[in-house]
This record gives sequence, C-alpha cells and structure tokens, in this order.
Amino acid sequence: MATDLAREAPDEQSNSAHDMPPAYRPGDVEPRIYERWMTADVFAPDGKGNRADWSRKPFVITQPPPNITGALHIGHALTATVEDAMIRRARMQGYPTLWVPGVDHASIAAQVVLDRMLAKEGETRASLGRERYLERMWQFINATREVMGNQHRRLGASLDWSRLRFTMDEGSAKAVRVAFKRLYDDGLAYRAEQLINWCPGCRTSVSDLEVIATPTKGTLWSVRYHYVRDDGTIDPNDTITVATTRPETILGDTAVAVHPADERYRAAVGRRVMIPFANRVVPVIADDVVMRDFGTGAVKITPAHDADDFETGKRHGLPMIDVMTDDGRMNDSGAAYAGLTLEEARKRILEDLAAAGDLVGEQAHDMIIGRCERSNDVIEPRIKTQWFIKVKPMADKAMASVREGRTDFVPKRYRKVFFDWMENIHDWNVSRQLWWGHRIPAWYCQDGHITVSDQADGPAACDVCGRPASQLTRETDIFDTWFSSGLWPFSTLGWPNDTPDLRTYYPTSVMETGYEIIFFWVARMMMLGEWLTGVAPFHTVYLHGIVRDPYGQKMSKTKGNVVDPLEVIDEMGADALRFALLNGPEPSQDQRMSTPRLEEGRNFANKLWNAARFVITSRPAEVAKDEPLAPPAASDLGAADEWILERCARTVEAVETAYADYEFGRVAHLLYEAIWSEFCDWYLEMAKIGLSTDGQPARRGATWHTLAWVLDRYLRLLHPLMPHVTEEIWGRTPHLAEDSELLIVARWPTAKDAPALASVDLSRADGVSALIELIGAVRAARADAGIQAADIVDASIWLPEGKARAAFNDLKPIVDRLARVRSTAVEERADLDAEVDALAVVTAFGEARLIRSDADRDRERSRLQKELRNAQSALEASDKRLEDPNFTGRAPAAVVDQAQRRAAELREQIAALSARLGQGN
RNA sequence: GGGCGGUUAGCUCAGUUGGUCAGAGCGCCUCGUUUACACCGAGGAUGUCGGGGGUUCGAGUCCCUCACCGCCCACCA
Repeated sequence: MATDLAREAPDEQSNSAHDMPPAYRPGDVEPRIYERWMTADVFAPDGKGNRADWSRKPFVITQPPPNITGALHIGHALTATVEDAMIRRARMQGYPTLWVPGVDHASIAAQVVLDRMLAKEGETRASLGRERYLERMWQFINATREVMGNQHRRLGASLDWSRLRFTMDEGSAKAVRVAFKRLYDDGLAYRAEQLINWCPGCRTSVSDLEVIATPTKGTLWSVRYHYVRDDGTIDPNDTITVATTRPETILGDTAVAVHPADERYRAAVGRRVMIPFANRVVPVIADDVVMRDFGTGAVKITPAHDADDFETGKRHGLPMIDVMTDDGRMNDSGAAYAGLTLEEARKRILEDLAAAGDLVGEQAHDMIIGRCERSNDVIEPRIKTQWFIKVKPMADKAMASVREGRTDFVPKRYRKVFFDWMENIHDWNVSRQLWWGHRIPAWYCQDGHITVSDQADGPAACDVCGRPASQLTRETDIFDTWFSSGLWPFSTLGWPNDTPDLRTYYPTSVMETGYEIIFFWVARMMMLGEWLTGVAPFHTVYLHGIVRDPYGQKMSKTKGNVVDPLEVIDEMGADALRFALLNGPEPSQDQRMSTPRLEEGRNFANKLWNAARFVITSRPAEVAKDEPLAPPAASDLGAADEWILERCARTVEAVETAYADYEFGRVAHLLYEAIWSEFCDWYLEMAKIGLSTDGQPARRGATWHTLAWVLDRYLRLLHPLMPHVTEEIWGRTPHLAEDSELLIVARWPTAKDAPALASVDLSRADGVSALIELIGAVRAARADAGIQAADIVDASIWLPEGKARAAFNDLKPIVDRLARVRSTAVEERADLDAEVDALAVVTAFGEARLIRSDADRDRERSRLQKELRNAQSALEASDKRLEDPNFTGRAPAAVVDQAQRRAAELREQIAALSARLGQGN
C-alpha cells in the first residue's frame, strides 16, 4: 500500500494546480504525506531519504513515553507537536536526528485500569493470581500500544518507528537490573525497615511524590491515659491527657511524650501509663519535638504510624507496633477491634473511651492528610521492610550539572524549583507490592543475606554464605515505574552495553515534557543518568504547560471536557491543531484550547494553500515549467519585489532567533504575520500587476521568481509547525537544484542563502511602506465618503522627493489597483491645491486628492480634523519631550534623533492638513 | 507555612534588553461576487495595561507594597 501511494504522488502532479482544490483538504493530504515520509525513510537518522550531516553532533530528543493505559489526550498532542517542531528544524538544518518512540508500562496506573476492567467481569487481582493477571495485562497493553502509535502518526510526528521501545521490554529489563546492581554495589540501594506510605486501596507502598497533601476538617480529641503505680495497679484519678487526631492508633502507642522544659509535666517524665484497650504499660518520655502550646502539651507516640513518632521512637528505642492490615483494617494488635476498618475502629474506640470517662475533650481541627494520587485513599504511614535508594549523592551530582551549566531549563525559573526540591530530597522508596512491573532483582537466603544480581536468570549462589540459588528466594516486590522510566534516555540506546547507538546519540539534546512531572521523571533521569553514565542525559530541559478547556479548567474524563486530538484532526486537520497548540503562550505557561483557536490554525493553512495556488497557477510563459527555483535576478526587481524580499529576509532572521530560543509561539506569530499580512495582503496583490501581460517579460519573470522564492522560504520556516500542508505545497513548487524531493529534509533557510540579493539597493523598499500607508489612507477616505469599491476614482498624488517618490514611479499601477484610483503624479504639493473640489487624503509621507465634485465636504472636514487633532496631540507630546533639556541631554542620541524626525513628519502632516482645512470650502 | 506564575480591548493572548508598545486573533459594526482564498477582502469601534507608592528625562516594561486568581512544595499530634 505504501508503494502505491508513493507512486501516485510525485511528478505528474508537481507544478500543476488543476488538482489543487480552492480549499485545503487535510483529510486527503495528511495520510498521503505521512506515507510518503515513511516510504522515503526520512525519520531514521540514517534513513535512506535523509541528508544528515554526520560531522555534526546528532540532535536527540528525550520524550516522556506516554502511559500504555489508553488513548492520547491533548497534552500528549502538545508534547508531540513541540518535539516534532524541534526535531524537524534540526533535521532540516542537517543534524542527524533521533526521536525514539516509546511507551511506559506505568505499573500502578495500569493496574488501576486493569483492576477496574476485571471488576466488570467479576474478577479480581487475587482471583486470577499473579501469572494470569500478567497475561491479561499483556493482552490489554498490546491492544492500546497500537492505537497510541496511530495517534502520533495522525499528528505527523516524525518518530523513528524502527526504534519503538517499551519500558517492559528486554532492553529495559536489563538496564533496570544493571542499574540496580550498580546502585547496590555503590551503597545507594539498601533494604531497610522504614516508615513508608501505604495505600490500602492499591495495596502497595507509594513514594512521597504520589501522596497528595489534602486539607481536611478533622477533630482533635483529648484522651486521658492512666498512670500505673509501681505495684502495677492503676489509679483511676491519676491521669495524663494527650491530644490526638487518630484515636484508632492508640493501640499502637508505645510512649507518651512531653516537652523536657514543660513545668506542668516535670513530675510525669519517667512515670508509666497504661495504653487503653491494649493493656500495655509505656513510659512517659521527654522530647524536644513536643510543642508545649499545642493540644495538652502531651502527645501519644505511635512509631509505626506517624513520621514524627517514628523518629521519636528510634531516638528512645521504643517498640514499633503496626496495628493495621494491608487492606486498611485493624490487625491482631488491635485487640477487640481487630478486623474492623480504621473508620469503624475509630468510632468504637471513641465510644469506649467516652464510656470509660476518658474522652475529655473534642475540638474541630484543620489538618492535612495524605491521599493516594491514584486511588484517593487515605495514605497510612506504616513500617515495612522495603528497598530504598539513597538519593543525596546522586542529587548532588545532578545539581552540580545544572549549577555548572551542563543542563539548563527552559524557562530558566524552573532551575529554582529543581534546586528547592533536590536540596530537600528524601530517600526514594522503590518497592511496590504490585505485579505489573520489573521485579526487584534481590534474593534472600534463610540467614537473611541479600544477593543482588544483574543476571537475567539470577545469581548462582548467595553472595554471603554461598548457599546455592535453589535455596534462595526472590524478592516479590517490583520497582516503582519511575525507576525504569528514569533510565529512558540511555536504556533506549542500548545501555548498559557500550553500543554504537549509545556512543552516537548519548547524551541526548533536549528533554521535553510538562512541568508537572519535573520531580517524578526529569529529576530522576538526571540523577540516575549522571550517576550511571557519568554525564548529564540532556543539555536542555524544555517544559511546556497544561492545555486547559476554554474556561481554564483542567481537562479530565470525569468532567467530560476533554478534547480528543483525533476528533480535532478529523475536523480541522493535524496542522490546524499543531498551529493552535504552538501559537500559544510562552513555554511552561498553561493555555486554553477552544474552537476559535483551532479555526485560526485551519484558516491559516487554507490561506497558505491558496497563496500557493496563486503562485503556482500564475507562472508566466517566460518561466519554463521545470525551471528550478532561484533567487530573482536583482536587476529586474521592482520596488514591491524588493520590499517583500526585505521583509522576508527580516522574517527569516527573526523566526530563526525565535526557534533557537524555543519560542514557538513567537515563531507562529511571526510567520502568521509575514505570510498573511505581508505576503498575501500586500505582495500578492502587488505581484498581480507585475505579472500582468502588459508588463515587460523580464519584470514578469522577476516578479514570479520573487513570489516563488519568498513562498519557498516561508514553506521551509513553517514546516516544523505545519508539516503536511507545507510538504504538499512543496511537492508542487519549483525547488533549488540541490534540493531534495521532500521538504522534510530540505535545507533550512538562512539570511545568507541568496548572496545576489544582498547587494540589492533596498531604498525603494522603504518607499513601499510609505505607499502602503497612503493606500490605506485612501481606502479609509473612500470608505468614509461612501465611495463604492467598483467606482474607480481619478486621483492626484504628491509624494516628497525621496524613497516614496522613487517607489511610486515603479508602483503607480499597483497603487491605482489597490487604492481603486486612476492616479496622476504631481510635482509640487502646491499643485494639489488646484483640486479644490477633491477629497483630500493626507499622511505623513504623502498626499492624494480624490477627484470628486460630489464630495461630502462635512464628512471630509471631520475626518481631516480628527487626523489633525491626533497629529497635533502627538506633536505636542513630542515637542514637550524635545524641549526638555533633561530629555535631550540624557536620552541616547538615537532616541532624540528619532523623536526629531518624527516631529518633522508630524509638522509636515499638520501643515498639509491645516492648509487643506483652511481652504475655506 | 514557604515558593512560583498570572492579572493588557467583550473573549483568548502577544508585547525581547524601559524610549511610535498600547497590539493580534476571535467576536462586534459598515461595505464588498476587484480572475488565490467567504476557512475571504476593505474600513471601523472598544483598553486610565489589577490598585497604590517609588526609581527615571521617560515605565504594561525596573523596585516596593496591597488585592484577587491559579499552581507547586511542606513530618507536626
């Protein structure tokens, strides 16, 4: 199928406009164009259609591999569009470019999705068992992977599909094993009994980042604990009152703490109290963590269920008692409450305390509780023996890389965000009690020795005691998804093997992603990359913002306000979507997506299409059909041609700067202006005169060559943003002799591409701007006077000696056409006065008189008076500045000079307006 | 409790180092079948650039402060 499409596309079609419909039809064009790129094999850095210059360092993008869990949303479209824009420009610049497509296995997110699907079938994780569960997972993800790839293709993303990777493939698996072993050998991976974040819904621990701090209205209860006498009995009247928000954890209390300097409790320290319902006698201890002015100044210590208490417990050697089960109930330590949910247990314990008369206070209390990012369950701090990564040494390296400029952020302010987080980083809990993911390659022997192996089939024997593998048990936990994602930039290139790919493409160039995963992913890639490969994995971190709905709301399936990129592409075209996404705010700023914005992109594609259609169909007979593109002959250029060439050169420069700064919004804006407002609105109209059959053949040729040249520049510059429509047009326009057949690999334009044009005297080009202003003024006067467009009016035109007059000599027919007049040039301004019955048009750069005996004098007067007022107030302000010695003395000469020139122009205009208004009619 | 971002025309947003910077698109009003385009063309209306203070010859543009909106981070019962 691919070859058929490729065959039907090229030669007969090119340079023919008969098959160019008057409206751009993305649905017809886009799939065919993508197929051509694929057939030509241009996406791979060493593809046969590529013109990569291997003497240059390859440009490589690190992209966040999307989760396999489902369809791509508009955020993915933004990511892909930005990355595609970057890589297309680099490719055109001649860099070997690599953009590896991939998918992340997203263990916890995938399990949540699969569990939900299974629930509909009446199955659960447990009912299937690990093996069958994983089989189902593979079925599920194999189906979604296909869909996701298609979405990127529809968008036009030029990914090297021959390198599609998955974070659960064998390459990733090996990288994970080797990375972990390295970290273990370096002393950075350790197994320990620590307080971790437990999600009872997901039945796994999660990292600190996956816990969402949620403000909650809670209650602070005051509870009496009874002192225990030396003989072990309880004095019902001798109590200490503690404050707690979590009565259900009372069963896990192993101390009561007070502040060491708190006079109220001086005598209490060292005494013992009885924990209600648990029948456990625990000490009253003194510790600085206790805040004297909070609650009662005495606090129960539950080391197994609170971060502070855990530290306190360690300091005082307190027992740590876990009172919960994995699914969020009270366990056997919960005595009479065992088996109850935490909520039920709390209720019962409060009732029982009240019954015993020990619940002595209750007040509302604003607090923050952690909830699971995935399931929204309340996260329980619990003691577990799990694997951790000591991140400080890696963080130091990553920070040094940024501090020393080896890695930079766009926008720069994210450096601070990065540093703030890195400086306060905690060790990373990488154990997950899930099934879908990379199993931690650690083995334990019956003596508790740990063996970490990077071999696919595990260790041969215990590293410590030499027991054979058959007597070792493997860790059942898997890694946090982000552990394998963090290896992405190099695991996709063959690491840990020293492959040619790794040597060629690593470190990568730009890492592009949304700011919301800077900690999850970017920071971890930087840490792991620096530590494991010795270099920063990319030199630039480019962060984009969130795409919101038209009302500024975050899009979400539950809100039902999601925009499906595929629907947009069906309706508007991929280029329209891309343009809309990029023609937004600066990097990292959120944007709102709406139909009008998409229409703007669609309309722009259509505008370009029609401009190209005009250029292609207007080729004069003098220019051979197969003549290659070339800069127009300088000697034959008219003023209008010089003008557009000058504008075009400036645009090339400005656009290039914007691209280099990753300012895609600016690129879009500059090209929109240049193509629509300059090229189409003015030059195309002007060119119609230059191309007319009554002109000279040389001028016709020069005009058309100018049209083709400028269009060609703009197609190249716009291609990274709107690849399909530009490629399709390019297929029908003449190219430079050295050009490739496809725009996607055509040479990137620079200001130096046409040396012959550099020597063109552009003085007339300046004059064109003055004429454009005059034409505008004539149009406004006509509209004001109600003159019909069909009415061609005789006009006298006077322009001062200089650029505008020089340009006018060349552009008279153009002025006539665009201003709808038959003009006569007059030598002296005074000559205009003869036209007393005419309508006056006055600008700072010239004047016109529209010969109308039926002119409405009152309307003219009010129009001219308004202009006079504007000019006068502008001059007034200008003069005020110029008369101020502070200004003339302190402002730079160029600024003063400009102000003086402006004042002179205004004086001219005012004089002319006054003269006209003073003519007494 | 820290930190960051935003506040410019009815709406969505541009405004690079302070000096035609008060703009664009959409919407609105008037006109229009001029041989690329009605997904179009021409013309027009609309803003004390969130408030206040300061620096400066000159400030949406720099500094301070306040207000509102949003986001991120944060182990205190």
